[in-house]
Amino acid sequence: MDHKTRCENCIVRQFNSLRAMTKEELKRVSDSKLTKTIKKGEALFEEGDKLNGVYCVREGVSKLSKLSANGKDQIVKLATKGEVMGQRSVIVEESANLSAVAVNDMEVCFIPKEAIVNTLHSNPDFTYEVLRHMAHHLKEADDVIVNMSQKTVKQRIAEAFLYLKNNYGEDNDGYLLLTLSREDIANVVGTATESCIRIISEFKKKGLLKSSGKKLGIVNEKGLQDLADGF
Amino acid sequence: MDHKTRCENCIVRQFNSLRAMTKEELKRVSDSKLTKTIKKGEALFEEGDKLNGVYCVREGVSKLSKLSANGKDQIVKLATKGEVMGQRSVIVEESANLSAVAVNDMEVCFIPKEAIVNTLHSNPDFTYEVLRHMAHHLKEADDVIVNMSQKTVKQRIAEAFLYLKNNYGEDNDGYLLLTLSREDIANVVGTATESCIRIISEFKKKGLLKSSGKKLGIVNEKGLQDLADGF
DNA sequence: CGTAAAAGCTGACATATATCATTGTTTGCC
DNA sequence: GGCAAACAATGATATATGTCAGCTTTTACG
Repeated sequence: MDHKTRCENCIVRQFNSLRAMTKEELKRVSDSKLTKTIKKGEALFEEGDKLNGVYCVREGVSKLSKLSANGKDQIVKLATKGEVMGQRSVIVEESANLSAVAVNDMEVCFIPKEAIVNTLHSNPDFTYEVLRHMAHHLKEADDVIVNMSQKTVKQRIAEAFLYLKNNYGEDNDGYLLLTLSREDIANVVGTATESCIRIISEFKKKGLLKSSGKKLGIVNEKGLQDLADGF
Repeated sequence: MDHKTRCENCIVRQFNSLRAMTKEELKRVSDSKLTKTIKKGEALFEEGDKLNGVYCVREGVSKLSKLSANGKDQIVKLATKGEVMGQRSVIVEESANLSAVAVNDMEVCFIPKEAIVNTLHSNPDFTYEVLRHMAHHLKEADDVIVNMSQKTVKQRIAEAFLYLKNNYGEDNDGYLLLTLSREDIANVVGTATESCIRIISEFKKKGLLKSSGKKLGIVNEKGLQDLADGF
């Protein structure tokens, strides 16, 4: 077996709770895991699916979204290299509350739930580590709730671009490395696609953003930040 | 010492993660805990405070809220009998991201963080139980995000009343046992107080709600549910 | 009690955002 | 390379919600 595909040697592990596993536990995980390739637009799992394990992201980005009654998708979170998806559902033994769809081509490792659950019961360090991650996500979710209800669409879009820059970086020409469609951005901030497009156009006119083909880049970061903060 | 104030005998414990503690651990918690009385309107802790422990709610209800840039409070969650507040902050060793203010007179037990953290490191069952609770809250937060961005204020207010009925019940005359001010309701659903008042008036006119003094009651539950679901 | 403060209510108006319709532009693909 | 499908852009219009201002009712408290 290829060394690079062993969890023990996987750098991605450094970013998530798997780093708290012992050598033996990790070996067991690695033996039972399954590496998958997911094409852009394909789903890893859908809302309501019963998950038999978790997905550890090696490459690419996935959007975690939920369909609302009016038929629109709300993107709750983006999951990147190093993040583990489906943890929550496996822990509480419920079906998934979110759908996971690849934003670009992905490589993920599927880890059967037994390997996770067993370790949760036997290794407090691991459980604690998972708990810390979950606590962090909960705080982020609280912040999103406040932003959603108290900020304008314009502010939220400005924030979204700052988030994309801070978390995924930009290329040498100053364009964001992660390119989302206007529809996806709209679904992140919870607005209509047309409104999102209109505001992005406005930002370009104001010299806050620039575009080249599909790519978007931040021109005036301070300006965007001020706008997000309500000035 | 009064028997009723011992955690070992506290019924409230059944509802939270403390039930996964061993007899010895619970004894230690009980010896170090401090029972406090909080008057309606008083704060247990404020956003940004460094928490030296958690608060276990024995009686009353607390609102957990966050101040937004525009000066409005967003209520993220209500905590009731049996719930433990401040867990997240203690676990990740951060200052509180939310403020906790009593909605009515409360009785809470303050448990110093050492007792919690020690148990987290030594008792995987307890850690797992805390994790399960946290996972549950995370799911709820995801749902709130979707509701906030995809539902109208009217739908969210209808939902809020159904929530109050389902979680706090009603008296013999059909009035909700937990009475929130219009301002608090507005802060739960993330709207202006005036809009909230207007919609409640509308609901009364339509025969969905009734009021008597400060008390509010649900008259037509199905009607409210349909409205919340978008019909 | 009685008075001030807080909470509740209502109207008029401003504005942010959604919706619908149309057109232009890019992209993937046979 | 050309065509269909997806994506982006923009205008016109409708609507939900916020804001400001004034007024009434209830509550707290000296």
